[in-house]
Amino acid sequence: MSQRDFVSAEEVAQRAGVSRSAVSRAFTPGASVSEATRQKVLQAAEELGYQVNHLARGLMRNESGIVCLIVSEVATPYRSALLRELTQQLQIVGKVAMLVNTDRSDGSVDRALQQAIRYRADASIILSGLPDKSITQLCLRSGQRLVLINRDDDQPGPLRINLDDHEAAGRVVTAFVRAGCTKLAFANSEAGTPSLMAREAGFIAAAKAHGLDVVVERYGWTGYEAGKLVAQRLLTQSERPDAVFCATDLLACGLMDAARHQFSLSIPDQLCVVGFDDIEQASWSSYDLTTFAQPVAAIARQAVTWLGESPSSDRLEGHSVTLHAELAWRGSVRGG
Amino acid sequence: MSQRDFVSAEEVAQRAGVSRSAVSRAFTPGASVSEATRQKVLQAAEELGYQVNHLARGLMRNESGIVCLIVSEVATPYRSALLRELTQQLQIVGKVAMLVNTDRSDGSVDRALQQAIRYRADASIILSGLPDKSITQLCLRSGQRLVLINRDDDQPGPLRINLDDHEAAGRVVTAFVRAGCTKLAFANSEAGTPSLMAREAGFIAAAKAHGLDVVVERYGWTGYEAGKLVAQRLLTQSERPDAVFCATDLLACGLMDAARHQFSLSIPDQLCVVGFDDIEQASWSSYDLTTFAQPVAAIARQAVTWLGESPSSDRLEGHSVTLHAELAWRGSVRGG
DNA sequence: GCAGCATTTGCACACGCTTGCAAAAAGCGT
DNA sequence: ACGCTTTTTGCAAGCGTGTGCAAATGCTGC
Repeated sequence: MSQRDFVSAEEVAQRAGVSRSAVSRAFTPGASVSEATRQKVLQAAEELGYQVNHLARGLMRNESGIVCLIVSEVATPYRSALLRELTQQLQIVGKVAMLVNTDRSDGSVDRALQQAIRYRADASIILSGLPDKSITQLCLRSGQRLVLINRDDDQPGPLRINLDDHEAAGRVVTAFVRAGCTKLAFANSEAGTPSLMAREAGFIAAAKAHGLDVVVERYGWTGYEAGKLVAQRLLTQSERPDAVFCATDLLACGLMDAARHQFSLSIPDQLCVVGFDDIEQASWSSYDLTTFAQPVAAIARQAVTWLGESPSSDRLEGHSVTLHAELAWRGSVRGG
Repeated sequence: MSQRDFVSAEEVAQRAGVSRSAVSRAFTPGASVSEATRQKVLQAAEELGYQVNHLARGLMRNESGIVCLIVSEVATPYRSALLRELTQQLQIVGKVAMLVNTDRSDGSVDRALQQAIRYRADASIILSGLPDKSITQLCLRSGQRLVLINRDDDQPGPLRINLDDHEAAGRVVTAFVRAGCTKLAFANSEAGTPSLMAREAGFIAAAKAHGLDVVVERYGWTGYEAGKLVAQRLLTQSERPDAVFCATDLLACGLMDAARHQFSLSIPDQLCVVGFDDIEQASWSSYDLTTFAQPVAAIARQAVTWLGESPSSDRLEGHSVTLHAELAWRGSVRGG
């Protein structure tokens, strides 16, 4: 294998004329070192290009500084935005992100968590998929923190961060009603994740409260193409909907494009559309989509600060946080 | 601190009734263990939920299995797509990605590389920014491999993966000329990275070869908003361009939206547009943008296979790979 | 100068793993 | 049964670091 040769604390100690422990202490905030030797060490380290070996440090301290991010569909706008916030927040508190892509087969979330354990990650943050309960238990038993984002699992132990999907979906109905819409539809994928289903259920429930029915169409994976296909199905029905709530902005973009370019419908005059996530493209003037903003920064902050807190408090019970999704009014619904 | 308690090889050995070394060997492919004890160990490990400590393993083997990805603007479509491919490819060869976000201040690329060294990453892949030469030297001296993607640096040592930007830009001119365009423009940002500048230079050079002038406009950061603003500047000129090559798809999207919605221009009838990157949105029917496809999968494969090769071959000279950007013909240019 | 105290320093062990080496066990041909 | 070779096994050293403990050093006030 490659002949790797990083400089060690030993060499620094030798050059600075001190003991190896002095070097260690010089790099440990709050350790007992005189300013004089600290400077000698730091200079020697600088000259040699010494960097503390975090593998060894993690081994000793029993704290690696690694946080594992488990995520599929990394290249999706919402996911990548969340990724950006998480990595940034983590770095601020001195941790580093290990990214595990679970796009391949399923059950790979479990293997991802195993990977996290192998590297003795201080915590794992799961953005997609759901781990097997046994693996979750193993993580907690090993003292690894766990954060579930937007996966409404009821296992105790992990921190669960969710949005008020159900309630938010209700607010869409009133918006549609105020715009004078009567034939409501919901566009979803077949993924069936809890958050998607909560939006669907909330929408239907609120519609019923207004005495309105809603046509539901689900197709494939939650992306642009699926949105186009759902549009085909919805807009060719005998009673064409005049308002559709899409479970996701990507679905909404696909649906809007199909509505305009294939069915020559004008938005919002003939069709009102609302999405969810507030991805960057939602604000592009071709879409100008009214949508719910995922508070990605707040989500990331919640997750990271929880990691910093003392774990003793609610180790057994776990913690659940519900954040508010604010409706970003744009031009895809009449009468904002 | 948290009382972490992972199960160790010692406990597994005890339960399986073998020595520590047997456990170690059971988890080392190709090590000398009898099938019988191997099974005993594996079962005990399974029951206890044992996972090899990769920090300790990395310390011994002098090979962490970590590859550091250094990247800014993670949430950008092109970057996130590259990220997806890289993580996937890395996982296939049994490595794991450590993601360092350099969005904050500059010079942070250097700090990111220091982080990579601290964790004894086997390699670092730089997707954005450029490291200081001294840090690069330190990495190489320490035996850490380095890959630069689309940053045309001439330092020896690292693997440099680039596209044929200059030549590709030339092909745009012929496409525009064939479409009957005569008033060419180039839309760029002020980022000034080598790949962006190569596209600009290639475009101008090829235009000159055809006896055509080109108006260049640069503004801000390479994104959608910049595209809109560049459009304002370009389309209000006395001699309005009839064809514009955008250094990036995001710029192109912004420019197209402005052209259509603010200037009521029809694309491609009154204005031809070509972009670069082939982000997902380029194929959305609202844009249907003719653009150059970044061969993200090929780039990732190149990087990862190079990491697997023996380092002895060209340690000093480094290696440079130029990949081909294929033009994806769509509807934003007349007469594909 | 010296006792008394606070601060700094070095030694040595521990963390969990891999691996060379020699001893033990197993296979094999006669 | 024996000697021989091949495989398997345990011991112990080592990877680079943090840290408790005791020794050493530096101060302060007489």
